[in-house]
Amino acid sequence: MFRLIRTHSSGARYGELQTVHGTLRTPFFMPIATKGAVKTLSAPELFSLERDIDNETTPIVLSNTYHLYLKPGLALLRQAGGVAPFMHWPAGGAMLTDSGGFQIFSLSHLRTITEEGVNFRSHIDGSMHHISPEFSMEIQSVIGADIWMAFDYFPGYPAAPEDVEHSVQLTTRWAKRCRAWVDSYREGQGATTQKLFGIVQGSTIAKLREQSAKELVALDFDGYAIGGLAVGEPAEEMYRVLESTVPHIPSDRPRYLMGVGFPEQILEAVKRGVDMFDCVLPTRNARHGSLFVHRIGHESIVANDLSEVQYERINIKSDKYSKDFNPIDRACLCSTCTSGFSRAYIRHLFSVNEPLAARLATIHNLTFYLQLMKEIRDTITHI
RNA sequence: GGGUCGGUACCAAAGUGGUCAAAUGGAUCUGGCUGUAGACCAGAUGGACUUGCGCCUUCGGGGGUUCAAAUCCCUCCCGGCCCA
Repeated sequence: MFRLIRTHSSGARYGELQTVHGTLRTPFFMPIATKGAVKTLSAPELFSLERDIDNETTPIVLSNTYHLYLKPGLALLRQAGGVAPFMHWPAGGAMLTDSGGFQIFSLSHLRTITEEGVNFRSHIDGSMHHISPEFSMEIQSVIGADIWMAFDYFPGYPAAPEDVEHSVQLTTRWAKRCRAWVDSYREGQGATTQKLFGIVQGSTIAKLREQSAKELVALDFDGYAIGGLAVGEPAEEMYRVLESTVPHIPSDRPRYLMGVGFPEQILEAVKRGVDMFDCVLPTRNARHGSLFVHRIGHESIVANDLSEVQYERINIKSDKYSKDFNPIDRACLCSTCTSGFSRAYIRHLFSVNEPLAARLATIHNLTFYLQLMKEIRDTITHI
């Protein structure tokens, strides 16, 4: 159940999404734990990191169907009772699973697509695996997340119009099959706890986005994702797509922009009515030494009228920080920054390849993103 | 003192007459990372600029041979090892 509480003059929405694990305040950002861990962090650590930033919202993390299916596999996941208990994700935290649709794109050289589903050659050992929409649902049921994503397909960017059209049609047909599988699953379960989201495709073609959205809305999903973006198109193009897609999604359902993005992109999407985000950027960039910091002289990341985000990125591996004994970000409240770890020390850890470097950086970047979302929520609700 | 092996760019180390500003590692620097095959990838690392299959300066120092030398010869300096 999603309750839209308030809409800001900028177009940004504040809402509350109920799951059995608690209430998620939107807009929110989901850190990515593809294989059952946010790289370098344990689930309890991640949970308290999220809690520390905003204890009024339920922490949520994203994990992945394709990757967890390959390892540790369904038998073990069943034995563990799902990934959440397996990874020690606290009972008070929520989870969303991506369907494996993105791997059709990112592992495109290892798969073939048919109407029935996708044949993958495992990137781990080369073995063959078939994932259909139904099987993706089954895997997600075993993983046991609160929010499941329909199995979708999208071409890269740029894409030929006929390919985009095909992806929209196939995604709709697959969405119907996902929906049907989940409906019968729910009948067998009695109580319905998990939510199923459909994923709108259509690349940058407004008419196809509209068609995709309408076809999915007709299937009545619990929420709607906008997929196939942030795959190489200019940011302005992405914003245009949002403008041509969001109006076709019912306002009483959460809207999820998949895989986005940089802070300014998140803000622009929020102002266009998006409620949920996930992205690899804060965690991956942290591992690569690229850190998000407040702009000097600014205590908040988001301008108080939601007009812009104020931040910089620093490459902590740079020589210019070798003697910088300041914290990464003076205005940051993360444990890395408040514990007094200096830029010079973190740079040193990177240069000698100590795993602690990635860990401290991940804690910082994730905090930055979560703080960004909290500021956005606070701004919407306080005005 | 004798013998022997060696001294190449930030470090290590190839190269032993032309296709060498010099392979390959390491190190360093600069970029890029958007529903995570990536603690990864790409580029740069003698100098200047009009950024060129071009120019200048380099392969311990000096001097030769040659059309041409990091590569051959002479000599000096320095280091490792062995013998006295």
